[in-house]
Amino acid sequence: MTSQFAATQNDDHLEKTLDPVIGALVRDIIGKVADKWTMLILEALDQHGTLRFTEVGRQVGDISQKMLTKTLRQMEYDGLVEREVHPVIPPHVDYRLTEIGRELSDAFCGVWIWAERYQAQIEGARQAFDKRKAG
Amino acid sequence: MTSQFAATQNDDHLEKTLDPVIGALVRDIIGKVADKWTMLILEALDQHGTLRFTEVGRQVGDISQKMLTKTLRQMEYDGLVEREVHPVIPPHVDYRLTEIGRELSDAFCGVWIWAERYQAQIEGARQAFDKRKAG
DNA sequence: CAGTATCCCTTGGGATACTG
DNA sequence: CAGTATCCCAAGGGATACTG
Repeated sequence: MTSQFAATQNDDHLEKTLDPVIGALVRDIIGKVADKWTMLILEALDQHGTLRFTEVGRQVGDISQKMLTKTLRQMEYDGLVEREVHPVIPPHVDYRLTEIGRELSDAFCGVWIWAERYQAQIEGARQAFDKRKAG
Repeated sequence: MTSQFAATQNDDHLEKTLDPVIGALVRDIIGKVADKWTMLILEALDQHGTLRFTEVGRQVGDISQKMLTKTLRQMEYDGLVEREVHPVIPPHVDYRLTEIGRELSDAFCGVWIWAERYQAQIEGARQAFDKRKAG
C-alpha cells in the first residue's frame, strides 16, 4: 500500500475502503480484463464462435499482430479462450471462448450498449467541457 | 487503418469487421472507460453518493494523487461525474456521478460479479497454463 | 499461417515537491 | 484541501524483419 489516501489508523469510524470488499485478486482480474483489446476480441469470438488467428485480427480490425498475440495469450492464461493447434503445414490455430469467456462477454454486453446509447451525450459533454474551459 | 489484418478489397464475401457495426466513437469511449481506475472510482461514487477529492482516493485505496486527478478529469470530460467547487478556504470540492455515470456503473456491475464469481476458476486456469508450459 | 524478436516512440503511473 | 509540476521508470503498442 503506497497510496497517499490511506485512512489513519485511529479513525475507525471511517467507512471501509473498497479493498476489503473487493479483494486484491478481483482487482487484478479487472485490471487484466477491463481492456480495449480484450473486449474487442471477446466480442469477435462471441459473434463468430471459432476463428483462426488471422481471422480474429481481421474481425477486430485495427489491431497489430503483437497486441493480438499478447492479448490472446493473456486471455488463454486467464481461461477465457481455448487455443487449438492443428499440426498441419501451413499452421492452423483455432480460438474459441470458454464458458467463462462467454459469461464475461455477456457481462460486458451492458457496457457496449451503454456506450452505443450515450455516445451523442458523451460527445456533448466533451464539447461543453471544452467550451467551459475556453469561455 | 494500419492493421495487418485488413481484409483484401476483392474479398467481398468476407464478413464485415467490427468497425462498421461498432463505430470509431464507441471504440474510443470504450478505450477511455474500460479502465481499472475508472471502474474503481465509479464504484466508490456509486456506493457513497457524494465524495470529496481526498475521500474518493481513500475509498479507492491504492491510487496515487496523480491518477486520481487525471481519471476524475477524464470522467468529468466524458460527463460521468459532476465536479462542484465550494469557494472556501481550505478548498472543498465534491464529486458525484451524473445520470450516465450511474448507468455505466450499473453496466459494469455484471463484470464485477463475474470477476467475483470466477476468481477461483481463473486462478485454476492460470496454474493449469503454467503447468502445461512447464511440463 | 502463426507466430517470435527487435527497435523505438508514447503513455501509464508512482514519488516528491510546491501552491492558492 | 485540492490540486500542479517535475522527474523518472515501466508498460503499451506500432513497424519491420525473421522463422518453423
